[in-house]
Amino acid sequence: MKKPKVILDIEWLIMGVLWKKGVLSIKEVWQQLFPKGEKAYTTVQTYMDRMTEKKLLHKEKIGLVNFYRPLIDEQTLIKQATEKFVSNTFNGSFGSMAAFLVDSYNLSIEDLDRIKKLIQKKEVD
Amino acid sequence: MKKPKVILDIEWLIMGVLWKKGVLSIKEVWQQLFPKGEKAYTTVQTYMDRMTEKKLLHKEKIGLVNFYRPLIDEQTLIKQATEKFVSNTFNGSFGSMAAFLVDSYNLSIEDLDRIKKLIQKKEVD
DNA sequence: ATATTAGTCCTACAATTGTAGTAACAAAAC
DNA sequence: GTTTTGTTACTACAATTGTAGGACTAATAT
Repeated sequence: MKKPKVILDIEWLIMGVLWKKGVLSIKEVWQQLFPKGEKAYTTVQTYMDRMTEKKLLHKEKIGLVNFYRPLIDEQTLIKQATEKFVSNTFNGSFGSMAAFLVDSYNLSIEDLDRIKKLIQKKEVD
Repeated sequence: MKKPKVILDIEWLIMGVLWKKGVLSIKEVWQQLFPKGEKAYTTVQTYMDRMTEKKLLHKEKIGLVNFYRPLIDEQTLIKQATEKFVSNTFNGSFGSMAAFLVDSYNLSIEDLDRIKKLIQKKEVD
């Protein structure tokens, strides 16, 4: 893998709907993300084409319409991005970031519980 | 507060040394970050001046040398950045991100312990 | 005084990002 | 078969980012 791709804000949004829905045309993505026309159709088009060049998406023409699907799965991309972010902000310490999150935000009981269980599982080693 | 500043990679590095050391000249920052000359002195200079315009740093001339200090503290900036990141990647769910971190990385016993304690404290509510 | 040194200030320029218009073309509607 | 409509393909262009050279200036060394 070459230089771990930087994902831009709008690219996250696009990946998001594609991960959810699978395979979509530009128009479908555009309507999902900007139903009020907050961005022009062609803006989304430009992003999706650039993402195709960057190998984030695969584009296939069916009839006369192009359909796009993600070439990277959500977990993988999020993991890469997390690593970069944590390296910038917490000197690469995932533990520090996890602690920061638990400490700084009011997580729900369910979240706290989920995390507690994960820790217990980890501690069995 | 206007639009929450986007912090670039090298800007994180610069903020990092300034948070550590307090007040430094360009040269000092440059030597800390790029002792092998990986980046030109003037590159660091450009960053630090742009950061001053963006109000990330304050610049003060003492004698004929400029000294820079952070205008934002580490916690605040990291919090902002975390919020944006989590919004992009985990639909804004801090709990999900915390769980992901605990689950996906091998945190040290100490880290796990620290987080467990924080959860316990939170649960007393 | 003069040449060398350090640091600042200013300018430059290519790559990437953000945003979108327009041309071209095929299908559908008339 | 000509007009309208939906899409793609191509082009454009300003702002930001990444990177740095060169001019200027004050201090320093000779």
